[in-house]
Amino acid sequence: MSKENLYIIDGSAIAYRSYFGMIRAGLVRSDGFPTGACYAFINSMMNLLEDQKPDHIAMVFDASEKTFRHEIYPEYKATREAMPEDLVKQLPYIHDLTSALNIEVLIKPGYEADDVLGTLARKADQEGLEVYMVTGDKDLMQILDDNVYMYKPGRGKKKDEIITGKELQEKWNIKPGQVADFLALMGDSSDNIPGVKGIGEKRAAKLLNNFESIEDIYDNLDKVKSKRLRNYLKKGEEQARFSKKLTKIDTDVSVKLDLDKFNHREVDKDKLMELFKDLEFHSFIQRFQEDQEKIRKKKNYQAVKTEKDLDKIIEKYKDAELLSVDLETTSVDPMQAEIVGVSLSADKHSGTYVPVNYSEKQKTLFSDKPQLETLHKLKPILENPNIKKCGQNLKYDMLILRRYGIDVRGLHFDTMIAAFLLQPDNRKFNLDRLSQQYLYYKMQPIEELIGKGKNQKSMADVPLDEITFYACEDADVAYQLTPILKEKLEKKNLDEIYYDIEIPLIPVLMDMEQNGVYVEIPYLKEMSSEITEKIDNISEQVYDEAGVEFNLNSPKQLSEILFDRLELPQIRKRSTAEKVLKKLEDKNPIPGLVLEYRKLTKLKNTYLDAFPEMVNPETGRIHTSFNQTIASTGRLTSSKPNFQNIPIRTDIGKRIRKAFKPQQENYKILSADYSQIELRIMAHLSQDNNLVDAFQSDDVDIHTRTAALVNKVDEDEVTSKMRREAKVVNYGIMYGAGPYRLSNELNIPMAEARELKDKYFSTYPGINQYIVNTMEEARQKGYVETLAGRIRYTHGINSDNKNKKRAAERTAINLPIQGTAADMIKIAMINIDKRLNQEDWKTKMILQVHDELIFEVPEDEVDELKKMVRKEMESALTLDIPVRVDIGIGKSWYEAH
DNA sequence: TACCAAACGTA
DNA sequence: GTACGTTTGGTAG
Repeated sequence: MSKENLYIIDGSAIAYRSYFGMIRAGLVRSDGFPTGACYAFINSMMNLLEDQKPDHIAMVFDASEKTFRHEIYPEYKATREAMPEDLVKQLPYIHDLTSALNIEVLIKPGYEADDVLGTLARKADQEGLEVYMVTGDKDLMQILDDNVYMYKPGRGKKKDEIITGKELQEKWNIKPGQVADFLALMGDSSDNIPGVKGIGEKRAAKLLNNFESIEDIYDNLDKVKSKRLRNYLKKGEEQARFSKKLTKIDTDVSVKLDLDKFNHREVDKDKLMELFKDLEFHSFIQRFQEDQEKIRKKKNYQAVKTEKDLDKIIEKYKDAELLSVDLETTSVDPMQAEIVGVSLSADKHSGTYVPVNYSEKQKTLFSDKPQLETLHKLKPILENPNIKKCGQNLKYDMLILRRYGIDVRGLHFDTMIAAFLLQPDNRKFNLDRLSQQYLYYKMQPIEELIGKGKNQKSMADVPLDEITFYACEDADVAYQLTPILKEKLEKKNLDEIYYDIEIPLIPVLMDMEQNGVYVEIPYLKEMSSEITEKIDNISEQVYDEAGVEFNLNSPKQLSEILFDRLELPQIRKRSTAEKVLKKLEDKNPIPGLVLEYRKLTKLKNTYLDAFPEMVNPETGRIHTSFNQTIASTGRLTSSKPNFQNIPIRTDIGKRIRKAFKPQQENYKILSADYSQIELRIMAHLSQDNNLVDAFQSDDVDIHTRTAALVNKVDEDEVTSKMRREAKVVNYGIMYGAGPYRLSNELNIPMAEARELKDKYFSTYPGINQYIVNTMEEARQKGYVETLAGRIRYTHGINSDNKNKKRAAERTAINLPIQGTAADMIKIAMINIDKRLNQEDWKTKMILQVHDELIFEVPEDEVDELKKMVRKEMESALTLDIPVRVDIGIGKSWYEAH
């Protein structure tokens, strides 16, 4: 029978290792609490338990008090930096995790973990056990023996490593018994052990090849051949002998080798799960979660196969309180997608799939029945407002259903939006991710159904039994997520903004997406050929100048031409950014031409040539998507295409905006935009007297007023330069800009920029106070919030990394401003859309661009619309200062803006 | 095929 | 300085 083993872990060393190994990953819990050390710690411990299957195991931690080494040498470890704050915080968890693993913990006051570990190792060795010292600390190599090994857990991709006396022999040709002497001779800066001056690693090793120990060396000093070395040793004799007292591990600590206690038992799963949930270690939770297969078998997902089935499920769901709805379709574009089937769930682990549309080979059941009729049997349920609806990204499903003539009522809970409000900085809120995060369940990947890449098949081609499980799972998971997310929203006081703003906004965005935007395509095509000519012209000129043809779109090839061939000065590495090229403009014609080329190709590719492809053949209009869960500040974003970055500054940009017009005769475009909304919100939030005062009177130009106050002149004495500076500072401050940025932007020296900022703050002292207060709030609470209660976590505001810290500060300052503006326009949109629908307007709201709303309005509604929109926008949120809206009307977006 | 960085468009 | 999306080239897999 092979020997029983004992693993003794230096818990302190592993904790340190874990912390520093994960520091770059910056792992934090959703409330910002650092969890990296815990993560790496539990990971290596679970790996150790699983891979090594120890018979006995124990963990030793350093005692917090001073040790005997400090008694004899107060400077011991004095140079060592204090344990990082973020690690200290995690230690209680590390202890809890260890105890949940059922690993016995030992702490011996007055001793270091090394001493306890060494003592135990010796004792266990004598008992005939195979001993593994789990640590990375080289001091412990002095304990190595025939049956005593060192076990170094790997970090990252590095494998675990087992070190024996042989490795020591190979590396330094010294024996384990000489390690203390070795370390004492060479000294150790991290422990502040002096060592002998003049002797480092190499000489120490060499000496110990010839002598047994430090004592032996000094007994036979004359046998040291080198005179210099002898001198060093003579001078350092006291330090050497003293150092050894520090490096020598005390193996006589009074600690009992209690193998019964060290006997490794099963881990405490319940306790571990609790900790994992607390720490948000979702992947670990899954390791311990019930077998996924078992969960799958528990599920009751049924497909409706006959008309009788269909009637039965309608009966079943008609009294449901909460119904989860999900569509399977043929496209991700809600304005094009065809419905393949509908899945419903009103019960955990159960679901029903109603097939609506089969491809030819799938035709089995309702083949004799018109598809629409099948679908419309569900209409009374879906349109019943008393059956609350939940689901994932319902805007998509509801839009498609509406195209099929079904107007879903009772919209109650969207899991994607809930998850976004809880963690607005997360990038993705896929259902499978939410399932992993909140249910600890891994869903069936869609690739298993339709494959991926270019061989991906359509949903309509998936056999019924396969699609049933997948489809029902979507509905089921959303159903299960609903109460969990709901409770979290309430806990964080996010339920108000959720139910009063985000959920009511869904039908508004549906309306806008369905409305779409009319864009005059022939006009754009004409422009495109005109621009193409210009682009070709420019390319020719560049090739002539360069003497060679190359890909103008490639910054890499361009930099070769500019910096290698033409040897132009490299202002910033080999960058070809706009700023760099501007500076090179007077040295060579190419930079200027390239800038022109880039502008034109960008406009051509992004707008002129892209839009014609995006016109919906049925409506003749372009239907963008408004995304509710992307921007952490709560702004909407627009994509496919992005209608929020249509050019306006350049001439060509302006011409592009002229293509945005009403589709019908006798209609106009109306644009309503908030006037300086973010500055007004900053004035409200900061309550700065001067800024509030400036906004109280209607006829004040805020930048002129600022310039006058900052420069202490009358408003009519403000020069255009002064106003321009004031505008840049007004906006810059809201984004947390420093003097560096201001000096860059305004092309003034740093000193001047600094002075300008100081003067600004003395003009508006309340703003400085707002910034200080907001940063303090962020530090204290770990998050900042908008007027409507939207929150954003401010991880990193306590970071040791200065850049990270500053960045977190800037986002903290900006969120209440940008986010409140976003809240405000969302509220306005909800109220406007409601009135447009309830009061039977012909007007359509078609776009939102952060502080601007665009409408397509019949001429006879223009005057009324102006009043209505102004009123709803100005009164959406009440500030202590007036909110102003500018309205323009025209035959295109360009004229209206 | 998937993803990143650079560049450039907006509020 | 904040917040985004799209296009392109280039690279890693």
